[in-house]
Amino acid sequence: MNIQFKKGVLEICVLSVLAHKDCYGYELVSEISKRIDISEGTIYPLLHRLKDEGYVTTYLQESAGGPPRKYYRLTESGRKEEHEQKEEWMRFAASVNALLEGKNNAAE
Amino acid sequence: MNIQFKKGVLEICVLSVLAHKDCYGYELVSEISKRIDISEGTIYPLLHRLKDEGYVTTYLQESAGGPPRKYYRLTESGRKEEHEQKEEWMRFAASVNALLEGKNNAAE
DNA sequence: CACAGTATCTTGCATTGCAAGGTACTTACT
DNA sequence: AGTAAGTACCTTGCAATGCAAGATACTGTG
Repeated sequence: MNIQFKKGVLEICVLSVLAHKDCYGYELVSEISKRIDISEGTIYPLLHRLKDEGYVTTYLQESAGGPPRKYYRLTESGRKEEHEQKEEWMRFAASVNALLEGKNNAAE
Repeated sequence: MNIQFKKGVLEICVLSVLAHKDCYGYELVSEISKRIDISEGTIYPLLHRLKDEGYVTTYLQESAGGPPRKYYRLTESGRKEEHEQKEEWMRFAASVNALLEGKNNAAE
C-alpha cells in the first residue's frame, strides 16, 4: 500500500468514524484497519492534533481487562470539519479518477 | 484544496497522462491543472525522480517561440508501473469511500 | 513467572508538494 | 531601445504527516 496515498486521508477517516460513535485510540486503529492499514504511531499524534484544533474532546473510561481507555468525541466544530473534508475528498477523488480515465477536458 | 491529498497521487497522474501521449514538463502542469492544482516546483523534481527510477526517458525538441522542450516518454517499466499504481489507487479510493460511508464491516 | 493482549504514548526518519526564486528565449507594446 | 508577458526549464529550503521502533503499564493465561 502506497503510504503517500494516506497523507491527509487518515484524518478524515478518523473524523468519519468518530461521527458515528465515540472511540478510543486503539479501537480506531482496529476499525480503520479493516479497510486501510494504519499504525498506532500514526493515530495518537493525529488524535492529539485533532484535540489541539478543537475537533474532539476526550474522557477516560475504565476497561474490563487492561488500562483505562481514552475516548474521543467529536465537537460541533469537528462535525463541521468532518462534513467539509468529506466533500473535499469526494471532489478530489472524482478529479483524480477523471484524469486517470483520460477525460482530460475539464469542461465535461 | 488539501495539499496532503495529493501526496503520491500526482505521480500516478503524471504517469497516466504520459500513457496517453508524450509531454514536456510545462505541458504536464497545464494538463493536470485542468483537474488538480499542481505547480512547477512539484513537477520537475517528480519527473527527475521518474527518470531516475527508469519509468521515463527524455528527448529534446525545438519549439516555435521559447526555449526547447524536454519531452518525457514512458518506458515499458513505466507502463507497468502506471498500470499497477492505477489499480492501487482505485482500491485505495474504494476503501476510503467505504469507510466514509460507514460501511465499517470489511467483509462486505 | 513469562508471555500475549490491551492500551497509552514519544522520538526520529522518509517522502513529497510548494513557495520563492533564478535562468533564458521570443513576441508585443511603448 | 527598453520593458513586460508568456513560454520553458531548473533548484533550495520548508512544512506536513505516516511509520518503525521503542517505552510504559495493566490483565489474564499457560
